[in-house]
Amino acid sequence: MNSCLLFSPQNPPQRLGGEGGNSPQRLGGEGGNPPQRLGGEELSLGTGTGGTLPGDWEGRVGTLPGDWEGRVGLEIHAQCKHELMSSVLYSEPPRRLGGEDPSPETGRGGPLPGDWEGRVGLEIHAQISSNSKLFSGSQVQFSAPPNSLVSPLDASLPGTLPAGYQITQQRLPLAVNGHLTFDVYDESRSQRQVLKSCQVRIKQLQLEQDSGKSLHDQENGEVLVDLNRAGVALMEIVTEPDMVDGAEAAAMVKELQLILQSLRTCDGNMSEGSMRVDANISVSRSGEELGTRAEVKNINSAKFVQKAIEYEMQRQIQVLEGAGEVEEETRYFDWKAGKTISLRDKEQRHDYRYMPEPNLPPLILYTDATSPRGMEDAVVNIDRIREQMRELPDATRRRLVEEYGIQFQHSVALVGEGLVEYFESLVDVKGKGRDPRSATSWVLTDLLEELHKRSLTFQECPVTASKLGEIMDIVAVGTISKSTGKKILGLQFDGDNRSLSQVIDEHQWAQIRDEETLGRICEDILEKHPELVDAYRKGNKKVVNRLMGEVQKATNKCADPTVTSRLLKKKLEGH
RNA sequence: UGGGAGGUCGUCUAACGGUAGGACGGCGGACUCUGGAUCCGCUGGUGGAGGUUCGAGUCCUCCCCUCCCAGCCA
Repeated sequence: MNSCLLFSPQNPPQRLGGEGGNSPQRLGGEGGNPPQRLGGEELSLGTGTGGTLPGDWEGRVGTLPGDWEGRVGLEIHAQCKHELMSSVLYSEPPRRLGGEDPSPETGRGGPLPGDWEGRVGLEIHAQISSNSKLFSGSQVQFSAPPNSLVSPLDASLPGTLPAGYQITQQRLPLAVNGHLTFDVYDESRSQRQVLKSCQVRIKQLQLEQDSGKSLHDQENGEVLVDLNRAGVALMEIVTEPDMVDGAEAAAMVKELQLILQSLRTCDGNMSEGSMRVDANISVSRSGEELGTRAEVKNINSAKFVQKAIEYEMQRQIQVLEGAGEVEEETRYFDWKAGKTISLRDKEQRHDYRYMPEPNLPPLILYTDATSPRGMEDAVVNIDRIREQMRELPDATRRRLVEEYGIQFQHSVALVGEGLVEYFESLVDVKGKGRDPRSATSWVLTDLLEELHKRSLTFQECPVTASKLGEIMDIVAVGTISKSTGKKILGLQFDGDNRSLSQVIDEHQWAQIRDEETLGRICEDILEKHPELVDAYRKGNKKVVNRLMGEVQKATNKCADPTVTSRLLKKKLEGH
């Protein structure tokens, strides 16, 4: 059974550390006068989310502790790079303390040397978006309805759990025993081909309150904690150590990222800290029991997930090959160096996880059966949530292929770039229904081109799907050619809001499709370029393009290229 | 490792999205011929894989490589 979870706040969030949440607070200092380094602005990444409490978490993960069983039907499409060079790498002796550069041939991480096997489990923290369903993003207080309605309910259920499940955050995970299936892509070939399908078990999911972002000051070994975010709700997902290398872990993280984004649960921005990954890494000889694990923190991009894991595995192998022992310790990933560094080595023993008591209110979940009457709109009903839950990325990818017949790699790109909505509003038009393949071309190639030219993100795209749709329509019926359509798209990007017919009139861009007219123009061009005709008949078929260019030049680029091409070839071969 | 900029014959340099040209080098030949001169011919290239397009060096995606800045390492 799938379970979809929501949770409700009961109490307002509280600041951590008692002081204003804006300045980083130093931990573990000597108590003297802490040098205030790292200005607050640098730490204010999560501003605006200060007082938020958990909204909804809609992933299908698992279960309530007890009698719920979780089931996740997710597949992950992400990229990674598994080379077919295992033989090369295997033959390489393990060496080098900084094993971050395993092979000159590949220059990239790859299979572990010898008979070593790796194990990776992840702990992923994701900030729950402040604009989640039940709560406003206001700093300190909630929007009235959920708060005022949910609280009394909570109050009426002291320990008895008559109607729902009450979860006290600290002890019981919100959900357990889930799993996530994802595909790992062959990135080395840069084709979106599935290299392998993996499944990782999700041990548990629970809510925490964000303790604030801890920052490791790499210059003088201090740990600073940004309390700006204190009070932000955080979802923690802990996986079993089911992944074997960095590529798998990175693929898992990327898919989870997409899932959270698709569900509008978390923006998934790792560099800004709204999603953070810690990795538990160990290596062992094949067949032997799992080795001692080290926990690597401070990984702030999906790419670094892979790098950090690959480095750390190499490092542990070094240690073990040298008859040493891997210590169970916490390390952190130094992205500047591409290495993991022991906190001990940097004298950063203070536990920077400085995690005050979680302060989350109880969460009560209901099903249709248990939902209290009259309060349906005020409580969290997982059956309802399930109905409303957005489509997960993998389902979207497959649906796009099946529903529209587009290429798989294109559906992967649409999902990955967040262009699905745009694409579908382009295609699903009442009455017309535009060609999906053509739409992928427009969106994935032409739209992106115009955005790039202007250094715009998709969010800043000035041309709506309906505007682009209009262009597609007149191209489809042949009023203008596709290349003219692209020019008009460019004009619209630059702010030309005139009607299409107006633009076409002004530039004389109506496509010429009449065969007789085009035929005459072609004849004319052929006569003017006997050398090209000659070259063609001698076998240089590419001169058709040159002739086409001449025809286009003579027609204000309005000659229908398909017809023209056919006519040219016919005349060239006909003589 | 991050940020920025780049990647077309061996080298330099062109190509509105329309036959990848030119120059230098190299090779061959010619100039009644030993010349470090001149002329002619030949050679040879879009970093890789996919995609879009009637057509891609050019547009899209990913990968690779180089340079600069910072960093890391010493």
